[in-house]
This record gives sequence, structure tokens and C-alpha cells, in this order.
Amino acid sequence: MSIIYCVSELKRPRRTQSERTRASREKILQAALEFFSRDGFRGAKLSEIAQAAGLTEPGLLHHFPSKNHLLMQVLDERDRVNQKRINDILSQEGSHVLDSLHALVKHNATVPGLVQLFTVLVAESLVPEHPAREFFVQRYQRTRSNLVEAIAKAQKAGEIRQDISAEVLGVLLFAVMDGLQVQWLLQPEQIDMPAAFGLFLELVRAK
Amino acid sequence: MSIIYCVSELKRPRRTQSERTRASREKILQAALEFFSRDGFRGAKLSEIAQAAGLTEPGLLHHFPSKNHLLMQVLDERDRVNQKRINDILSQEGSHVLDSLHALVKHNATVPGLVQLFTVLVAESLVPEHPAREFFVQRYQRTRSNLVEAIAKAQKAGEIRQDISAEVLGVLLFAVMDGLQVQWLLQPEQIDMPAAFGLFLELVRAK
DNA sequence: TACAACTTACCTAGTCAAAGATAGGTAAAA
DNA sequence: TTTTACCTATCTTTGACTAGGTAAGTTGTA
Repeated sequence: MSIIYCVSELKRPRRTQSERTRASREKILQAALEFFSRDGFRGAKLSEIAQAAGLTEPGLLHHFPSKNHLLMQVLDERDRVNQKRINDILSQEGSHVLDSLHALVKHNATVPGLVQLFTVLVAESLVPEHPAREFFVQRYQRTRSNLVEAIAKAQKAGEIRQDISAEVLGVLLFAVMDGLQVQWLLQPEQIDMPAAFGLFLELVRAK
Repeated sequence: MSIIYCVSELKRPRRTQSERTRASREKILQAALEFFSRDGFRGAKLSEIAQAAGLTEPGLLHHFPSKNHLLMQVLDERDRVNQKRINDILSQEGSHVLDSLHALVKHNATVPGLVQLFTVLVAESLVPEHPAREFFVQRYQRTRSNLVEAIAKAQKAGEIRQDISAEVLGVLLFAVMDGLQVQWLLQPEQIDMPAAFGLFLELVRAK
């Protein structure tokens, strides 16, 4: 029995293959999220991600055929979670959209890593032929149109001033959220993101 | 007389050395601006920049000792121009700050390359140990405090609502500008940046 | 003003390290 | 017996940067 065999025994607890596969992919995605957040797409290294997931680089590439594929998987997964949160917020009938958005921003202020992931990747994706560019275009498109719908409802319900275009307000709301994140990530201790966002909300709230 | 000599003659019109140096640095900075804008700092290649400036890569490195140095020079130069524009806007006594900012945004909408330079680089600089991070921290700090001052004045002058904190409004104004740029760069034809900004301005204008 | 000595601008050729990806094998699981 | 997960070893590309040379421009001195 070789040394390699022994090591192997240590590293591979008895499991079914599908369990192993799922567990590995899980760990890889988690590690990728972390490094993409910290270093951006170009800056992150497959070898580091693989190591953090307890694999070698080719081991990682067995599950995700390329760095680009890995990025897209991470984004899809993360976006599903975010999207769910946002849709829950927007679809609550008769609820207070503005308050819910405020809650979202407060929540974001507790997860700088995730916020940085999207802030860095969105900006990186502005360069031509970036693998994630189309992803973000779609994402803004879709989310914004949901938001605009919710705004229109809230205007009818008397929550939001009616003298503002819902379309433009949708654009503005995302702009404020994105823009605040940049300043907050640069100087977390100096920028009170939820407070600033709250002030903006007061400006659009119906009196 | 060698071929090399002739070529040399062609490529080097009779000039003083200081003229040549200045002209070369000028062309390099211009090309660097272009490629940093398009591809970001990491994405841009020294060889491409050099070629666009009519030099080889080591030729470029004769004038700027490293890629980092080149970036900082580009930022310093560009920032000087921008800063001047902003300070002119903010320092006009008794003028309309909001209208001036609106004019600035309208102007930005005509120079997507420059806007992209700062948008991409700011986000890229969020990753730890990025050479430009400190630059942007300083820049926000400085510009924001100038803006806050101008806002306070405008509030006294009755241009801006007085029930808003000048500090927070300063943060918000930059956030809106930055955030709008992202959506606009992703979908230029769908986002009317000056219009959206104008709507925001109406919200803070004194009635 | 002439010319030697120095300095500067820039080139060709090459180094070096990083990082993504592939080839082919081994052992566990199906 | 086949498939899957994953490894070691290797390849390849890329891109920042260096070494060392050449010719043009500059400067000091006769």
C-alpha cells in the first residue's frame, strides 16, 4: 500500500460519487465567490480558488471547464439568491417598497464581500468582450423593469410621489444604491450607506 | 550611410531633445488614457500603448519606469483637468451649483471614454493593494468636501432645500452620478443620464 | 566655431514569472 | 468493466521588465 493510497484514504471519506461531486462543486463555488469578490475576475487565481476548496487546479477544472465558466456559475448562483430576495421585496402586495429597499440596503451593509463582488465585476464587465457583460446587461434590464412596476403600484397606493416618472425613478434608485456602495467600499468607516439611502428615500416618499 | 540611418532620419525630424521628450510623453499619455479607459488597468497592455504612441515597449518604459507609474501619471493629468472643471463650477460665487452640476453631467455624456476610465478604474481600485486605491480615496475625500461646502452655501442662498444635511447630500450627489454612469455605459441607448440626473436635482431644489 | 565627451532617446533581443489549460495516469465508485 | 474524480507533470501564452547597444542631441573647452 503506497503512501499515496494512505493520503488518498484520508482525503476521501467514504461517500457516494454524487455526494462527492456535489460537495466539491459547492466548495469550489464558495471559494470562487470569495476570491472573485476580493480580487475581481482577472485578479483572482484558479490555483488559489482550487486550494481553498481543497483541490488542485486541474481538479477544479474537472468540474468547471474554464475560468469563464466558473465565473458565470458563481454569478448565476449568487444572482438567484439576490433575485429571490429582491422579488420577495417587490412582490409583497400592498407593502412598502421603499421600506423594503431600505431593508435591503441595510442588509447589504453587513455583507461587504458580496457587495464588492458585484461592484467590482459590474465595472470590470464594462470592458468590451468581458464574459460577464451580457449577464449584467440582462440583470439590470430585468430587475429594473420589475422595480419600475412596483414603483408604479406604490405611486397608485400613495406611498411614492406621483410627480416622478416611475421609469426614471427606477434608474435613479439603482444608481444611488450602486454609487453609495463605491464610496462605502472605499471608506467604510466614513460613509453611512443606509442613512444616505434613507435620505434619498425621504425625497421620493409621498408626503 | 546605412538603411538604419535613413529610417532614423525619417522617424526623427529635426528637433531639440526636450521637444522630442515632451512630444513622446504626450503621445504615450494619450494612448495610455485610451487603452486604460477601454480595457482597465490590468487589461491594458504596455505593448499596445507603446505601439499606439509610435514606440516600442522598452521605448515607453524609458519615459515611465513601470506600468504603475504610467497609470498614476495618467490619473494625475486627467484629474487635474477634471478638478479644474469642478472647482470652477463650485467656486462661482452666487451661481447655481445644481445647474452647474447638471451641465457637468451633460458634458460627461459626450465623453464616454473618459467616463469609462474613471468608472472602471475606481471599481478596479477597490481590490486590496491596487496602485490607484489611495488616489481615489483622496479624490473622493477632497472633492466631496468641496462640494459639501458649496451645497451649504447654496442652501443659505435658497437654491437647495434646507431640510437636508449638506454632508449626506454631497455623498448622494456623487453616488447618483457614479451609479448613473454604470447603467449608461452598459446601455447607452436606453439610459438618458442627464435627464435622470435632472430629475434628482429637482428633488433637492428649494421650491 | 570645432570637436571631443557626455547624455538622452530609443531599439533589438532576451529574461522571467504567472497563470490558464492539457495529457495521461490511478484509485474509488457504479 | 466502465465511469468518475482527481492527481502529477507539462505545455503554452502572455506580458512586464532588463541588458546592452546605437545614433542623435547637448555641452564644455580650445
